[in-house]
Amino acid sequence: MKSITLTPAGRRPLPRSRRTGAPLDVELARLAKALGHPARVAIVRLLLGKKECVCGDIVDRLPLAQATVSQHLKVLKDAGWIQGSIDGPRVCYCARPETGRKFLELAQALAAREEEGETS
Amino acid sequence: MKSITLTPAGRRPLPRSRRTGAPLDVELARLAKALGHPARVAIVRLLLGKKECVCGDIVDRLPLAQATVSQHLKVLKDAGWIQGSIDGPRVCYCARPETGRKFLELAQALAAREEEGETS
DNA sequence: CCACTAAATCGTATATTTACGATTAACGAT
DNA sequence: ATCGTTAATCGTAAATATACGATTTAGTGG
Repeated sequence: MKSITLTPAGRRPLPRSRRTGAPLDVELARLAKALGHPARVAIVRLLLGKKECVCGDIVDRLPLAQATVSQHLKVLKDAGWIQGSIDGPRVCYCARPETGRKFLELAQALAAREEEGETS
Repeated sequence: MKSITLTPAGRRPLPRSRRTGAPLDVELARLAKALGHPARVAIVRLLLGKKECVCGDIVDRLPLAQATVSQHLKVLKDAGWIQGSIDGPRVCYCARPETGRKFLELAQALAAREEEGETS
């Protein structure tokens, strides 16, 4: 049997549909990436614990400049971790529980592979 | 212009130890960041489902060059998600279940923090 | 109107990530 | 020792991420 031996750039068939990346992998990666910074974890935790929080209070609790915190808030908002609503001159942020739930779901589904064929 | 060096409204004491970042936040962020790429999620899932896997098989299943996959494997290894052992001319990778467990723990602790400020 | 505050955005500098081809190192077999 | 295979590493280019000061936008109150 000849070794087609993958030419430098030539790949093999590529089994199933890992070609585009499984949607669930992409989704979990997206949420994980957004959470992948200590400041953002702190923000999410803060919001989950308080139900709501004015932006300024978040800034006060982080050792970061206002612009930087705002940037982190944007990342979390874009990923669906939090949402903000205008409240007079301020912005009131709160966590989106369904995102936390989905994140946990996906993470558990990932870890559940570990049990495959071992315990029922 | 303002001459006082205090930040706009004058920072408050900075609550507990958000100064350096709570250790658990840093840990969760570290694990999440390492998982924050679809290819790496795919790798972890693959390994959790197979118990072990030769590096080449992983490369074959991803639409990425060998060097790139190797880089992703390094990220996961450095973060403790996986480990590799030399097996002749190949390297056999497997997932570290305790890391998956810790990740879930931290994520659940985050989501469950409906009350209270902090533990540690 | 003007001043003040709150938060987003701009501009920018630096650092990290991601991807790849090329090379190297390590191993088994010839 | 040489060959072929496997996987890490090197070197590099492009894209993102991180952080900050400065500015802009928006709302409140005088």
